[in-house]
Amino acid sequence: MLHLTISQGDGVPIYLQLVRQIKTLIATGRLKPDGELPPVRVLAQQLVLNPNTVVRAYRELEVAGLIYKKRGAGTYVSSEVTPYTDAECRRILAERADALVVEGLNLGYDEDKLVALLRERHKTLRRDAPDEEGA
Amino acid sequence: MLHLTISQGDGVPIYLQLVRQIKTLIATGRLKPDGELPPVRVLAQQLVLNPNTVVRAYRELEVAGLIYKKRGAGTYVSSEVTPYTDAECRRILAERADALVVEGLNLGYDEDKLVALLRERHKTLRRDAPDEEGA
Amino acid sequence: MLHLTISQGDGVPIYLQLVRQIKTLIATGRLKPDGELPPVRVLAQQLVLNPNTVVRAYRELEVAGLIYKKRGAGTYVSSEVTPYTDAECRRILAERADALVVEGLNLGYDEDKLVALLRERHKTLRRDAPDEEGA
Amino acid sequence: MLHLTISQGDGVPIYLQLVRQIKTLIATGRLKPDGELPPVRVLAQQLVLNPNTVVRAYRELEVAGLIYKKRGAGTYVSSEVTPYTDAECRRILAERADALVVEGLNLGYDEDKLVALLRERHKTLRRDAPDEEGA
DNA sequence: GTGGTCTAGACCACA
DNA sequence: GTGGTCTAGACCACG
Repeated sequence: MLHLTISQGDGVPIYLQLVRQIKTLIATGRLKPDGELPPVRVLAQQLVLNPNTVVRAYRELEVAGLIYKKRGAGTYVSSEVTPYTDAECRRILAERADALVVEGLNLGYDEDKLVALLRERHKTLRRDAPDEEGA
Repeated sequence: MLHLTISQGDGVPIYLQLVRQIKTLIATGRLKPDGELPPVRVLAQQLVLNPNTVVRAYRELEVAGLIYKKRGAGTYVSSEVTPYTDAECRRILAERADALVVEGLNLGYDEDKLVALLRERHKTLRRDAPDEEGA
Repeated sequence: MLHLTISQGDGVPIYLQLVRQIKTLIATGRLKPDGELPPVRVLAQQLVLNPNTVVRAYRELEVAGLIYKKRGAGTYVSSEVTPYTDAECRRILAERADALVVEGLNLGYDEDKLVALLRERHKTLRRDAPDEEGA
Repeated sequence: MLHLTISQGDGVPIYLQLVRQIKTLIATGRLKPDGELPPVRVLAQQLVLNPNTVVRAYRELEVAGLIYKKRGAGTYVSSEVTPYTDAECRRILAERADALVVEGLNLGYDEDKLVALLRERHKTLRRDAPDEEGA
């Protein structure tokens, strides 16, 4: 039973809310490699969503290499890290890093303060994870 | 002359990019209370946008109480705007940092690799940043 | 089928006429909580307006908390709208009455002439009013 | 010294605010026939307005026949009631009456309640006037 | 199907 | 000069 919360009226597309939350669950190890995700219909019913919305979220996650489908069986968390090349990974992360840096500059955070913040958030997110056995 | 950057194809509506950037400029004091904003047409031309897009951004900011308009005169920064507190700055940046960490974990970047990337992007962005000579 | 009337050339922006009339319909209960409003395109066609004009009216009503939108589904009346109190109704109408009295005094109409005019207009408007058979 | 209040940011054009308030002052007798109005520049300075705005308000009032100018002397309240024909007066007032009736219908006021309200507002506005000598 | 965004460009109201 | 409104019509995102 996944703990997912969606908010209908906040502008962020529902499928994106799903994608982000599942990404976080995977990143922090709360969803284990080869663990099973709920069937589309079950999740849709549980969250009172249009099944197509869940389908779309799962598809995005599959494209990103984070989950995979076994025909007739179900949907599972990938055990491989990522299907992206090193360069692609770098580009994706550089974009997010840039967002952080720009906002930081505007709010008066210099490089060292940003790094400190990043390290702290990293530890916090990892600490929330249940175990480290998969690493 | 405002330093605003808009990216055309990234999903975030242009008017929202404007709203957020101007919000930040006001919150950080780079736009002073009762300071004048560029006329709609000027900003539109400068950013190669349709004036209506700027109009919409300005209207949202006005509704939010951040700016006000004097009929026939121009657009100005409200004087009673509460700038961000330290805690608010932190919360905003922590959100962005989390996005970076989660994505990094899923793509196989550990803490040190993320920090290295962040430092590098910081330096790159600083170098590209426009000088403040115009002020 | 909503009964909305817009007048093209009277100085009041069309989107504002829409906002006011829909506000009134909601405040008086003619539009029920969680009731569905006509789709933008439908209302635009019905009133011979540009869809964007309707979009703007709906957006203002949404900002005001009177209606909400479900993505991809439609537009609905908020359920927590506080209808007008008797005092509010009275205040609104007193304002309009004052406008009539002031103009009347300046144009040489005494109280009885104004009342006669009001009664006559009332009868005329009631006769022109559409029946409520569609409900 | 006229008691006029203008609000810069409420959407109603400043010149219109002036027109309405002066109309009311005349209708209720607080400005007497042949009484003098402040010179444009004085009123503009007093209210911190662009003189052109005051000029426009005075022009509208002059067109409506409520004030007249003596060249080189000043601006005065008309002693004649109105330059409009009976039909014109009727049309103007019918419009205002319609606004009242329509709003009233929407708010649940029937004909008699509207008439009662109108009579009451009439008395209230006249009572606020200083004297009845001009009648 | 729904609403959301954007552009292009006209015309108006205000100070 | 300023901002405000409206139209026409394209294209996108969402469910």
